[in-house]
Amino acid sequence: MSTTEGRKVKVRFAPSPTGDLHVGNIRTALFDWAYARHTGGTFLFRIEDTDTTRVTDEYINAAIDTLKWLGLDWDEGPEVGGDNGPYLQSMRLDIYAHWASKFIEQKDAYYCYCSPEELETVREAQRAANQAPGYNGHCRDLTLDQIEEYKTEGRIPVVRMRMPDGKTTFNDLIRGEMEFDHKFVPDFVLVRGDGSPLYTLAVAVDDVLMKVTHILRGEDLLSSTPRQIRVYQAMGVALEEYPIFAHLPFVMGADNAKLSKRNGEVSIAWYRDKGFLPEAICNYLALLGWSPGEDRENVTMKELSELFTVERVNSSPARFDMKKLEAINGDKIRALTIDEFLTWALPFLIKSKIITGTPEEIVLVKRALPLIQERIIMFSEIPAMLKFLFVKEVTVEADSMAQITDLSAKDVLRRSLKELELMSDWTHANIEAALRASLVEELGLKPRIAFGALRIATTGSKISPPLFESMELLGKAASLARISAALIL
RNA sequence: GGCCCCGUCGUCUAGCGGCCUAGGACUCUGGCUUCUCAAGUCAGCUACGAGGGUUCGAAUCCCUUCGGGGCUACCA
Repeated sequence: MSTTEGRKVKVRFAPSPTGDLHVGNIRTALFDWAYARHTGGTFLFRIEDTDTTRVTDEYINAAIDTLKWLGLDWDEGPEVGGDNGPYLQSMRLDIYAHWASKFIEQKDAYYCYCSPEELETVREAQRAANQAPGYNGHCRDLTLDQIEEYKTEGRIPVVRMRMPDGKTTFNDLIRGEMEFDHKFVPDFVLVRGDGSPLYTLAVAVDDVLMKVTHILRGEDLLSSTPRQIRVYQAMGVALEEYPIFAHLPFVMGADNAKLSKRNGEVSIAWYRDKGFLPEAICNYLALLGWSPGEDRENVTMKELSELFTVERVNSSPARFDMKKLEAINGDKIRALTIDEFLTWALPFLIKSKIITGTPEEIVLVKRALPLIQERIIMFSEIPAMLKFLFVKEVTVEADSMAQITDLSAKDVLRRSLKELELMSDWTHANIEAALRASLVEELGLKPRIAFGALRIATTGSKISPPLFESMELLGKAASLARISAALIL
């Protein structure tokens, strides 16, 4: 059918921000972006806000912000502009009105005076009769008299597209040759009673006017494709100019239900707060329905744009797996340089009020970061892990108390204190050597027992970054003070 | 109900007629390493939804069936 030859690729991401962008939206955006970048084409970003009751400015701004944060840069759209704007559908209402009236003139569309109640009655009857519910064509060919009558009754019409008999076929890049019989595609509404356009009208008009060549979107829109194609026809678009469709498989929740915005963890904002890297999110999402092959999984954004092809996109739905995302995030964090890690870590420490951000604090954080880099899977874990370095004194966790108050622990602490007080060169190597000699060799204690007590005394927890390095960072005075304090617990 | 899409380990996937007694990753289990927790490393568990064909040969092609999902709005 239609081809891309000779056409420069233009892909669009056109969400309807009725809430925070969720992982399903972003997976679509990511594939759109990757396809545009891979082909050297244009990535267009458009906001579909025709449903004014559900879309808010706040959500629109959040969507823009999320895309930017993820590194999905667009060539045309909000903030960057372009030759085919505006890119907010609410600013293009006159365009849709123009086309709607043109369709009426051409008899491709007609005014429908049926009330919602009447339509519902028809549908119920159809369902009862085991037929496909849908518009019955009541107003398709009204006489002038009938129209006058409806008008005097005060009825407000909608604009409805006339679906001719026949079939719509198109080649979906992911699903192959598709065919829809119009028997199952009833005449659909283009313009509401209040004059505002519906998705079906706006999306098709914009894709044509904005010269979109490829539409990669969720498979929930698959069955609405014939309606869009019908609008292309009415607009007089040549067959070879039709956008090419590719319907992406769903991203499902773990419970096998479709991911919804109601669950907190589907919102990208949530992942951002938790401390996931944008690149980890994109890498993981890329693997949902696509794979680079050759047993490869770890890809950067650049590699994704180089490797991505629609041919390698699956047609079957994928379940979202948090564990896998976490594993990838952990890998990406471990691959960070210390300076990069520091840049990401600082806001989390400041936000949780562990530090205020003084130069001294930052120096200490930077020294501590290598100790925890391989111990976290997300940045939000950092404050709890480094807190002991920035507090005056530690509070021993309840479940660790028993281990530090028993007699052998006291003995360990006393000996350690004595040993460490003499130390002049406070390095982790010296600390370790001295304590091993005294506690492990002389006392014959198992290392995990001996160092366990010290760990609790100095960090307040059974679990901490490596002990001797931690003590070095804490400093001699503070370390000794904490051990002394633990002695009198 | 009607129309449509989908079906390989628990999960994401590789596979596109012989390379498959099905490979990788995550998870899980066990070992090693080890000052805790991690990380690292080694090993293990576990899959072609089912039934018919086609073929010398099928996870790969065809049919049926079962299962999951979407659409069926003056939502997108």
